[in-house]
Amino acid sequence: MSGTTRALRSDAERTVRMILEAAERVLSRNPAASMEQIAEAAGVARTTVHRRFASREALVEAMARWATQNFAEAVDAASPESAPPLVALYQVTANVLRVKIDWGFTMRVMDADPEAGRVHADISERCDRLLIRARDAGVLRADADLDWTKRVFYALLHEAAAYRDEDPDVLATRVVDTLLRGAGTGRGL
Amino acid sequence: MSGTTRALRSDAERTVRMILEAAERVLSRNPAASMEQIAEAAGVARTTVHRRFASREALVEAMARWATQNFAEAVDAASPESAPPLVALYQVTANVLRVKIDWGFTMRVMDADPEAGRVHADISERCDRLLIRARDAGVLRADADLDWTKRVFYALLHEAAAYRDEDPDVLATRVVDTLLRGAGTGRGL
DNA sequence: ACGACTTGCAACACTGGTGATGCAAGTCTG
DNA sequence: CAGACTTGCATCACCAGTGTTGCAAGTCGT
Repeated sequence: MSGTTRALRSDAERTVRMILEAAERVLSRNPAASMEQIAEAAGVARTTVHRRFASREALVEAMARWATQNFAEAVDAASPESAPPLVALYQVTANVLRVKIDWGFTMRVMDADPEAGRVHADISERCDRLLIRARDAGVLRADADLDWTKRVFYALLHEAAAYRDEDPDVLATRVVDTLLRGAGTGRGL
Repeated sequence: MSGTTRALRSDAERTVRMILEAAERVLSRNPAASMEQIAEAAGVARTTVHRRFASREALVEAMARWATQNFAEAVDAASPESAPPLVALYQVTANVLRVKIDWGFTMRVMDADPEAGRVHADISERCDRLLIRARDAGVLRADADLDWTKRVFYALLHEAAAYRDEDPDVLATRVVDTLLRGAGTGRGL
């Protein structure tokens, strides 16, 4: 592989990343946006997008794989199977938020891609195990419905991601706090 | 208004309702579904749909208004400004869930219609006031971020609506319980 | 049976988005 | 500078979905 090739390839890869990021930006506002709009947002011609991605489907697939990788790395980095449940919960939340803030649209439609869907399902199972550990450690109530709890956890992550400009660590604190303590005082229930 | 006219009009209105319900069913699974698919699900020809609704936009608008009315009635019936906060919270939850389970798609895209958007904004404000009353009554913590709390409340409603087959009252209990107490034990936080 | 009305069907024109291609101009490396 | 490569632009064929219309067949009340 010659130096020339490497340089050009790096240019091409930069363009690809620009397109992927533009697609995320545009599609998160309007999931039905045209390739034209995506190309415009990326600062390239529509033909260029088609040269990089054979079809709209291929583009979304590429987005899914890219986001999936970041997602998986975010989870891995939190050591969810070995760290103390509460710590892991917090770390997973903060790390995933960092990804989700930038890849919200993609992460919503990821499951369509079989490869990404598989990883997603895998992560879902790791989340299950983390919640079980949390329950066994007395962090979650013994009678907590873990399916529901997971749903709530996902939903809170989703809502927190709307606060794009806040510090992910602050958001993570709020998410975990809400998940575990709710917003009530405990009186009168 | 003759008897004939009334009978025919009632037939027509039944068809309209069939179409609206079919549209909700189809679009909730696939927001990009074609008029053809909607017509098929309603058991009518595509032309019939177009005779009732001049355009796709008009159809969605009609859905929005219909769902909005149900939504507003669901909130009203809970007396959110007069009932004790905790009771109102529970009633609002149960009533809204009943509507949201059947009109999930429509309620997600309602804001597009100006009329429906206005009602939606209005209900949002009533929710704000209810949360303030709840906080003043000691149901919510004094330091609760009400904007965040409202978001969480909405998100929990959304998640609960996924359990289409459960009893709305049971779901409401779960939602309010999660909103106020969370899923944790309170230990170690 | 008549009249008012609705429906399904077939056909049509139109639009917007998709994907492909050839070509001239540009950039970067060696 | 020469060569490899990429980009923008103009253009094309194509397709799916939309919205319209005319007509024959059907229903329902009187």
